[in-house]
Formats: sequence, structure tokens, C-alpha cells
Amino acid sequence: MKLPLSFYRQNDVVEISQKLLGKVLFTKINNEICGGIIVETESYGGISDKACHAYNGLLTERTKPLYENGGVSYVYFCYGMHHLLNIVTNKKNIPQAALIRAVEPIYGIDTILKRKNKNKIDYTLTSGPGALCKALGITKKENNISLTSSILWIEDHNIIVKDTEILKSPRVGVKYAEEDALLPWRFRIKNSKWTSPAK
DNA sequence: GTGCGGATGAACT
DNA sequence: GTTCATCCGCACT
Repeated sequence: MKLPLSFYRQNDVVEISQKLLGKVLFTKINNEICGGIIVETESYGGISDKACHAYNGLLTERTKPLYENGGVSYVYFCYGMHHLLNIVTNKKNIPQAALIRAVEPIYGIDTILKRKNKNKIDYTLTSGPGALCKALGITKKENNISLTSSILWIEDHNIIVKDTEILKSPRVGVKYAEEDALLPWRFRIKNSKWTSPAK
């Protein structure tokens, strides 16, 4: 079943990011359903987090979805060629989000392979925030969409991820964030082959 | 209007 | 480990 909006509207993005591990992310784009188990996330902690786009209360056309009530998507474009998917959490006007960094593909493999121009499964398909968006067909059209919609949603398949199976480490690619770059806010499922490489 | 750098991935050596 | 593809958003003027 789909996660209820109350799941996203809890007030601790770090806790939500860890609870998202083992949940199943689905997209229905061009009438093709794809899905995968979330195996890696990162937390972005709002106006006091220097790595967060909403640091210091920055509110622009791009960052608007972060300020929505939890349970919507925040998709943005980076490096001129990659889309990155975030799950907005917490209440309205509290801009916190969980970045989905990697999934294990389980549904719509044919569509994923077609989008990536591959003919067999390998670990590069969905390991990395840009890679998984391409695999699942996520673009800016999927920005600011409710996770209760029939385009983009997350289900609970009763996959249990114990706290001891969660690997915690500093976030990737945010060293400009000074002391906040050291926060252990990257969460991976230990022993999953589908997480992005350690750096 | 212009300039600059980024929450990256993939294909190289 | 290195390199490059390649462009939007933001902070200026």
C-alpha cells in the first residue's frame, strides 16, 4: 500500500530518510510502470543546513517545492544533464527533504533497460541519483507532484531494514557545506549491491 | 543580459 | 584516477 501523507509530515527528516530504506518507489510515466526498492538516501535539513538548497531560507522558483507540506516530489536539474529526485518532508514552510540516491530495480525492467540503452541488468542502472531518475523516467515534469498521485508514489512492502543494517556516512558532493559536510546523513543498506559507490 | 559553478555519470587510461 | 559531456539557477549588472 502507498505510504500515507502522515509518514512524510513527521518532523525529523533524518529519521524519515532511514525509514525510506526498504520502501518501494514507483513511477508511471508514458503509461509504463517502473519501481525499485530504495537502498540509499540522504537527508537535507532545511534552513540551517549549508548543503540544503533552502539554506538560510532561500526561496526561489526552483526551491519552492521544498516549502510545501511533506509528501511531494522535488526534482531539479544539475550539471547540465542530470535530474535528482528528493522527497519533501515535514510541514509547510519547513524546507527539509530526503534525496533518493539509489534503488534496486524490481518492476518495469524492460522499460528501464530501454531508457538506458542496455540489454541486460547491471549495477549502473539505478545506483546514483542521476542514474535512477533516468532509469525511472523522472524529469522536471515530475517536480512538485504529490506522492499520493498515480504518477509517482512510494509503497510499503513490509521489507524490514534493521537499524544495524543501515550504514551511515557523510553526504556526497557537498564539501562546500563546511561543517555541515561532515554530518553522517547518507544512509545505505549494508550489503546491498545496488547502492552507489563509496567515495 | 551575463557569468559561473554545481546534491553527477560513464567512458576512458 | 581522470576527464568530459553540457545547461539551468542564482547572483550579480
